[in-house]
Amino acid sequence: MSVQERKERERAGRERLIVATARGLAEEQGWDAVTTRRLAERIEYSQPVLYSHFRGKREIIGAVALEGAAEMAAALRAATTAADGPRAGVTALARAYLDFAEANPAVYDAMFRLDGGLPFAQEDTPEPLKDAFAALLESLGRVAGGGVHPGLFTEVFWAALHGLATLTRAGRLPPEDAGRRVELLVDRLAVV
Amino acid sequence: MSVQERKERERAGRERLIVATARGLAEEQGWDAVTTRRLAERIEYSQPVLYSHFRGKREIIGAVALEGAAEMAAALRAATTAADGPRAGVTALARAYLDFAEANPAVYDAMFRLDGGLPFAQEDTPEPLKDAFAALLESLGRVAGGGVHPGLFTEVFWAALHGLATLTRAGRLPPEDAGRRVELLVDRLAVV
DNA sequence: TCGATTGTCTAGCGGTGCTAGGGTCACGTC
DNA sequence: GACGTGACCCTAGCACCGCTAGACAATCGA
Repeated sequence: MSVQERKERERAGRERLIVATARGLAEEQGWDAVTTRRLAERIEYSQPVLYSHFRGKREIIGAVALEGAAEMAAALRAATTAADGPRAGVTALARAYLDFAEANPAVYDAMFRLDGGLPFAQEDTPEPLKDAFAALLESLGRVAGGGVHPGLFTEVFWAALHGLATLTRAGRLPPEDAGRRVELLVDRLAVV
Repeated sequence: MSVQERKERERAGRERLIVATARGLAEEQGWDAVTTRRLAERIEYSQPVLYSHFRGKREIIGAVALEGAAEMAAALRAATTAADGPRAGVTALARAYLDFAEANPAVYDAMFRLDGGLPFAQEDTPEPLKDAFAALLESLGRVAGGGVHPGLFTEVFWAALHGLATLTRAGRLPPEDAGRRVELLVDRLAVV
C-alpha cells in the first residue's frame, strides 16, 4: 500500500506543479502564452502528461481560479478585520479587491474573465468560489441598508468592483483617479 | 479618375462586407468561430484579401467595436430622451445599456472585452468611442450630485453597468434578479 | 523470473493567424 | 485595336495551437 501512497503523493505534487507553473507563466506573459507545449516544457514532462491530470487547458485555468479564489477570500477577510467599523471595513474591502486584481491579473482573469469550466451561482459551485463570495457578503451585508437583500446588494457592489478592475486594466479607464472612484462608490452604495 | 473612384467604392463596399460578416458570424457562433478562413469563405474571397483591408484579426474586431459604439450611443440617447426627468432618464439609460449588451453580446465584447487595438481614454480615441461615453455623460452628469465631478461619476456608473453586463452573461450572477439590481444601482448612485 | 499493468513519450491530426510568390486580368497608352 | 504594365487576387505554405493514438519502457505482483 505504501508504494501506491507514494505514487499518489507524487502525482498530487506534480499536479500542484502544473497549476503553479501555469499560473506563473500566465502572470509573466499572459494566458495566451500558456500553451500546452510551453507548459509541458516548463514542468519537464511531455504534453500528454498534462492530460492525465486535467481534461484540457480549460480545467487548468479552472484550477488556477480555485487557488486564486481561496487567496482572495483570505485577503478580503484580512483587510476587513483590520479596519474598525462597517464603513471603514467596506472601503478596505474594496481596496483589497482592486489591489488583488491588479497584483494578480492572470489569476483574476482565470476567476472572472476566462472560461475555466466552473459552475457559478449554483449549488454545485466549488467551495472556494462560494467562500470568496461569502467573504464579500460578510462585510457588505452590514451596509446593505434596510429593506435590501444582502445578497443582492453584494452582487451589485461586486459587479461595480469587477467593472472598475477590468475596465481599468484594459485601459478603458484612466488609472489616475482609481482612488477617487472607490471613494465615490463606497460613499454612494454603502449605507452606514 | 472615374475608374479609380469606382474601384475605391468597391473596396469600401467590400470592407463593409467584411465587418458586417465578421459581426454576424461572431453573434451567431461567438468570436472564437470568427477565423480568417471562415470569414474569407463567407465573403467569397481568399484569406489574403482580408489583410489588404485590415492588419489582422484584431483590427477587424476594432472595426466592429466602432460600429457598435455608434449604435450604442444612438440607443442610449433614444432611451433617455423618451424618459421624463433625470431620474427616469438614468433608469432608462441603465436598462438600455444592459439591453444592448444582452442583445449584441459579440459587439459588446468587441467594444469592451476583446483587444481591438483601439486607444481608450486618450486624446486619439476614435470619435465613436468618445461619443458613446458622451452619451452616458449627458444623462449621468445630471445626477452626479454636488461636488462630484460628472466624468468621474460617469466612469463609476459605467463600470457598475459593465460589471453587471459581463458577470451576468458569464453566468457569474443569476439572471433572475437583473431588474432589481438595476433599481438598486440607480437608487443608490444617482442623486435626484 | 516472467507476465501484466502502469506510466510516459514520440509522432501526428486538424485547426489557427498570417504571408511569400506567382499568375491573371483589366487598365492606360500608343 | 493591340500591347506592355501594373494592380489585384489566389494557391500554397509557415510556425504555431489543443489534443490524442499508439509504441515503448519501467515497475509491480505472482
